[in-house]
Amino acid sequence: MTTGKTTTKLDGDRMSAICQGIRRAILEGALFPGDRLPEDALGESFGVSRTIARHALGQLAAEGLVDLRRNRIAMVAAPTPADARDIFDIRVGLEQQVVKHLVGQLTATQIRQLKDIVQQEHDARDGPEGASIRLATEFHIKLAEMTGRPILVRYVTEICYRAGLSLSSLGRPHSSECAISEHLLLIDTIAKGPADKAAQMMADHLEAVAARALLGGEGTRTRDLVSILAPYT
Amino acid sequence: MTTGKTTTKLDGDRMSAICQGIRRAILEGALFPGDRLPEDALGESFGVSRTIARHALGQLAAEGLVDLRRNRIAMVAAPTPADARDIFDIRVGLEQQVVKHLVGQLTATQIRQLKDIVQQEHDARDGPEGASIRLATEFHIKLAEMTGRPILVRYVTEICYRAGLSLSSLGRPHSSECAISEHLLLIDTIAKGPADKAAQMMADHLEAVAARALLGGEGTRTRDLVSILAPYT
DNA sequence: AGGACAGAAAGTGCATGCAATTGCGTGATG
DNA sequence: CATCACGCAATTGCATGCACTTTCTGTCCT
Repeated sequence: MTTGKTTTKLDGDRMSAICQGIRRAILEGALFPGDRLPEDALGESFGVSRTIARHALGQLAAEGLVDLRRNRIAMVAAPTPADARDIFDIRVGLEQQVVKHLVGQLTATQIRQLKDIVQQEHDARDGPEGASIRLATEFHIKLAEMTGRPILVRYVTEICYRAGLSLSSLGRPHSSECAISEHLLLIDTIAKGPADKAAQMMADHLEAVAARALLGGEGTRTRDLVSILAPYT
Repeated sequence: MTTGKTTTKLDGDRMSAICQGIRRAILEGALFPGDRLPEDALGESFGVSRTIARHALGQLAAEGLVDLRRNRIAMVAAPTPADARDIFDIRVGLEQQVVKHLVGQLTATQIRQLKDIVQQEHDARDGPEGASIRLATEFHIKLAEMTGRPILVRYVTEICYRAGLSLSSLGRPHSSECAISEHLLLIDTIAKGPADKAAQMMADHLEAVAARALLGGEGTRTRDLVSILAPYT
């Protein structure tokens, strides 16, 4: 190993670790569309060789989070407004399926888990913006996981990350307040409410999230890859 | 290059070539769930090194077509009935979105293109089974492409391949007759019909495809990887 | 000052080599 | 005859090296 650090953290899987790190960095807005992701810098950050970093970039490209062009440095993808529209439409469709599976099926324990996440969202209200976004996303993914359908979970997860990237690319920072009350209402309606109403509510919620965010507004951020990624390694 | 053969076909991209080859082989039923895909055999088949084959396997695993476990030989994925159910539900949702975008928007040229594919399906009726499946899939993908929404296209394409794998894994060979007339009807309804009817028709069509196929029935096939893959290199 | 260009630096594309792991055949054993 | 242990062949995991491409930079010419 070239890095001096003993990175032998008994790696369950080094590659998915680096993928997950970059995914989170993107979701939380630490990595910004257009940011460069050179293979060896990545490898160094995560204590692996370029081979692994390269492989990870391939996966992320397949998920649409990274732009990969031959002989060029990988970059964080920059979704166009059309892409964002597309992504949110698909997301609505997928998450409505989640709702459909879940209506009237939530156990007390599950409701508690969901409300826990919303509580965390509430607590993180004034913290760093990234945490809010991550928790909001976590809520939706948790919901998907409760269907017990692994393939649906995979697609919802992926589209959530893409949606997050679209927002950080095209949108304003984040408005978490509304999302929180909407999430609570959503839990209730999925638990009791009629299926139609729950599905519609999910659609409205997602549309609202998309709409709330589409008003430009740039933020300056650290632009140094290694310090950006440090918290995610 | 280690292989004697001059595989220098001015590779646009060697990796996506090998992915596409395996995808098609799986879709057409040449590769069967559980079939082994050793990296060097693959590399040899496509005239590339193990590195590329490995990378390709990673992509296919992300798409759910290949099962990849640490230190184990890659295998064609073997979806469970639950997976299949999941996949078809998701597929219905996605393709209904396709229909929604397309209703009343098809140009004469597009209708012609679609009918051409159906014609080919008709012609391939008595040919090899794989061709029928491939054409039926091509119909659905073409439909998705006509929305001009690349992300939707990507998801539809992926889910179509997964659906194909599920069928070849769990289903009977294929019953193309019905699909052909249903495809024609679908074109008409998308072109003129009310949106609701078209969406419902798409749902029914996909349900029918799924239902028709769920009756077991094993076929014996060639089990030699290199000869299986030869047509796809 | 501004732009074109050459060479250096940085980065990717890919094959290969070696260590580690798996699994399979073989033979010993109850 | 079935079962288990063990060792070798097959295969993966991963880093490294080299060729080629892009990008940066400093220089020279206008």
